[in-house]
Amino acid sequence: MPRLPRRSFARLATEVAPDLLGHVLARRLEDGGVLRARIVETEAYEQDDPASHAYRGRTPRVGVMFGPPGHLYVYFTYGMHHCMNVVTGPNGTASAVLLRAAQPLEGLDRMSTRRRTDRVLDLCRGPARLAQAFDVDRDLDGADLVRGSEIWIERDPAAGAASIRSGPRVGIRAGTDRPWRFWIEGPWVSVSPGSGVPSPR
DNA sequence: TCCCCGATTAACT
DNA sequence: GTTAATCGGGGAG
Repeated sequence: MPRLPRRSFARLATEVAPDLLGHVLARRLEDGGVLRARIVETEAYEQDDPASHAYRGRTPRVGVMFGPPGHLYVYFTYGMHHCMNVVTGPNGTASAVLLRAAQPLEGLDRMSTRRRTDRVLDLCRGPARLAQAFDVDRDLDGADLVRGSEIWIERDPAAGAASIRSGPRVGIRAGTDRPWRFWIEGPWVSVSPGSGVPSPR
């Protein structure tokens, strides 16, 4: 399966986020093993977005967000979790798409080991769970999804067939008025899978 | 330097 | 429904 090209990411995060749904996140482990999972939930974080890590300008942590599109932005939070984003928009702007959930397709045994659970539903349901299942930490901050060999996104011709829902983003304080969470309804998405309405904090 | 808190999760009651 | 875990980022002083 061919990868998504650079131009797929060189657009507004609000456009890239829904378009990533249905495509396949792939990971090559150091020992040669491969992981694959279908992206089913994303969130867009734009340049002038009070919910974005880059809202207050360029800092060492968010440097990758200001770089060229198609790279991975990984952040560490709550003292224990990593989450991964796809950098979007032209070089010099800071926008990205948070990968929040995916349907495991290949390498489930490896994911289970990292996640310390055999429950397939819990392998990639949530941004930190997805990152842990895919062995993604800050070592992969800045990884090139288009030309790199560690992690990439494969195009699935069937993507786009499913109906896409949208609603408020999860776990943010500011910018809650922007319906920039996108998902494909099903058991693989985080937060209230049935209603699609994130519970308030 | 100090201090608060987070794009979360798991394990409680 | 509630809360502990756990620590780096970054604004305030």
